[in-house]
Amino acid sequence: MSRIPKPVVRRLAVYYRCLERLQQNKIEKVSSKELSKMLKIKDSQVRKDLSFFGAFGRRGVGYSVKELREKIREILGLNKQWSVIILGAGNIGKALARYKQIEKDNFKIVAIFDSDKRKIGTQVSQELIVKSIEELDEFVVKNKPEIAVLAVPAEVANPLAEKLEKLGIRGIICFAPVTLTCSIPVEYVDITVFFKTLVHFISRNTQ
Amino acid sequence: MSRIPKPVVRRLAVYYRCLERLQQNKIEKVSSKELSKMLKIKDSQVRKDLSFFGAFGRRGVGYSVKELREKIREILGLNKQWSVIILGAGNIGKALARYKQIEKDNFKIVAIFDSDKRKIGTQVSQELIVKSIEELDEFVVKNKPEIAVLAVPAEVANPLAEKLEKLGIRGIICFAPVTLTCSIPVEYVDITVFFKTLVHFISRNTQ
DNA sequence: ATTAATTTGTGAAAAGTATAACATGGGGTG
DNA sequence: CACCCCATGTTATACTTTTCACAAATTAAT
Repeated sequence: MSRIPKPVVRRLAVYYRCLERLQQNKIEKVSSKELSKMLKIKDSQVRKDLSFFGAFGRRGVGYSVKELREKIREILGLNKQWSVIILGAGNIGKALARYKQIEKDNFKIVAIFDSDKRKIGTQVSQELIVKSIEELDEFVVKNKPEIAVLAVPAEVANPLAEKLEKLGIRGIICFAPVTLTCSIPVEYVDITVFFKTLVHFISRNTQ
Repeated sequence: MSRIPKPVVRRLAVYYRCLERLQQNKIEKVSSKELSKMLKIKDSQVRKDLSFFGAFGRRGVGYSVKELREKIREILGLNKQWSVIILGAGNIGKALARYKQIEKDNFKIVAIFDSDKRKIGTQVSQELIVKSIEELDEFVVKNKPEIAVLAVPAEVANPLAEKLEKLGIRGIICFAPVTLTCSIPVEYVDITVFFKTLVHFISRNTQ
């Protein structure tokens, strides 16, 4: 299938979370108009986005919540379980290790690493104890996790990313404030950027 | 001045962090080409972005790191101190409260609130003790914080946002997996969306 | 002083996204 | 069944954003 624009994929993940909620509330049908209202976008956008992948609705009726959710689940690649390691047991690393929501979506956090001797061996959650970064190579080779979360200082992030790519990691979520040079997919989540962006728009009060 | 596209503002924040690092390394001059290489974008993009706000470089030479940094600082609105409250003392709320990087950029976290009685009164960082959500109204009216971070469950996020807007909060960073209906600027940081987006691109290995 | 090598700033072109518009299919009602 | 209403899927249009291309400015060298 052809390449899908990134904005579309992002919205797909948002549709998914919306459908999850509808399903919890036992709502069985939803129209593009209803979805668009919940998400403050245009209904034509919803339909266009979905049309990249096929025709999941019924004219005059709308979409089956259950069915659409399953379709998006499949499109996003959430049907298989994804194994995740976290690099860095600082504030963010630990928060993610404890964040229940991630595990609900079929992501399994299998290990957390740090280089700080005071942190190594400490318990982060019921299942996770901080491992030494020296164990990283062996762990990755043996357990083959697919995703790495970089929650380390900026200076060490890129060398680590390069190493992880070589070890076979397939994608990275990068919380460090740097641009990585590796060639696997990366999602950047620099929290300070969100603050700075917000402040700009507050200052001019437009969006 | 005219409206600035959001992608431009986001990149501005990224240039800023890059310039910070250059300045730390005592580098005084930088060209759009050098910046673009560090950030894996086009040099013309860098120049175009900056040209929204004026002409800060010298032809044949490049940009003064110090001067450009100061300009962007001003454009983003980082010259004044911004006062921030955090709603929700769960994993993410606490991690943010402890996250040093935010304070470095002139953001001051002044309070953290939760509704859970077991959390109220607990110490989150050296300066922050979890306050009861019941104190929120009075606190906001009295201290006039500008920014609120929503790190609360999805169900309560929107009512809270509406209330915060009424109380005079000017911008929101929303970690909750919902779209808010308030009309002040909001930056959404749904971490699960980043995971899902990443997985899509891993699955097709394109970006 | 002229030439060559840089690098900016910007208007024009290209690429990428979002919105609108509408034909088509489906369901309900009398 | 004939009619009307509804909501999708899709083509066409409008808009946004990125990239290109080049004139103008600066420096260094001959």
